[in-house]
Amino acid sequence: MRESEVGTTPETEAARSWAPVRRALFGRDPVDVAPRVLNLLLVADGVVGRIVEVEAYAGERDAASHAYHGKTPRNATMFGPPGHLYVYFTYGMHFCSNIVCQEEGVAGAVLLRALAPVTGIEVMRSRRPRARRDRELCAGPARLCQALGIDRGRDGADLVAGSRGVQLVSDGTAPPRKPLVTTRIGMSDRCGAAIDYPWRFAVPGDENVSRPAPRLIDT
DNA sequence: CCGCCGATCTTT
DNA sequence: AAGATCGGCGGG
Repeated sequence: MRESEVGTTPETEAARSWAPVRRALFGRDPVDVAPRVLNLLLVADGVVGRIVEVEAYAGERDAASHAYHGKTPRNATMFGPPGHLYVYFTYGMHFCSNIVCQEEGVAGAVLLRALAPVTGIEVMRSRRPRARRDRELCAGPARLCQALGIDRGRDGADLVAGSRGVQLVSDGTAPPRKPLVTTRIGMSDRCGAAIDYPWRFAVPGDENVSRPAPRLIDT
């Protein structure tokens, strides 16, 4: 499937049509947005994955967020309009991607932590030759960027309108009623109380979720 | 499956 | 100086 086919009528009932998402979905608190983007599809130049794990980062009120110390050249996209892609470079070799939330001027984002491969699996394999199993193709924030070919060049792209080959769409699958909820991955002491915020959300039982829960909330 | 370690370079 | 990570290696 290609991006140009977004919204076209499916030929079979199994292939449901893809609908754009409303920007209003993102124009609010990332903690509310995060569980609602589960099961949406991320398209990048025709390669497609279903979002199965995310984390919320609440900007200037969240010590774990890149925006905690205010706006900088690196995190500027997080302060921009909602529904755009914030891509950052880390550890000297990896890219990670987020959906920008909140109204323009207020920082907030949902980190994409894992996808279930849907379309273009051969392309994903060629981009990630180290992956032994398909479940390793998109299980991790940097891995999914590699598999979908997402790098700094897509920072700021509009995921709602679809720009620079990337778009978020829905195939009608609702988010899980009871998402898996845990604390976030990769927090250090520097984050203080934010270490314990239950802001990681995942589709229960999905094999592509990046790691087991460090700590389970609710269930 | 789990834990440890090194890679690699931008950002503050 | 540390980082919203990953892959390889060794052990259970």
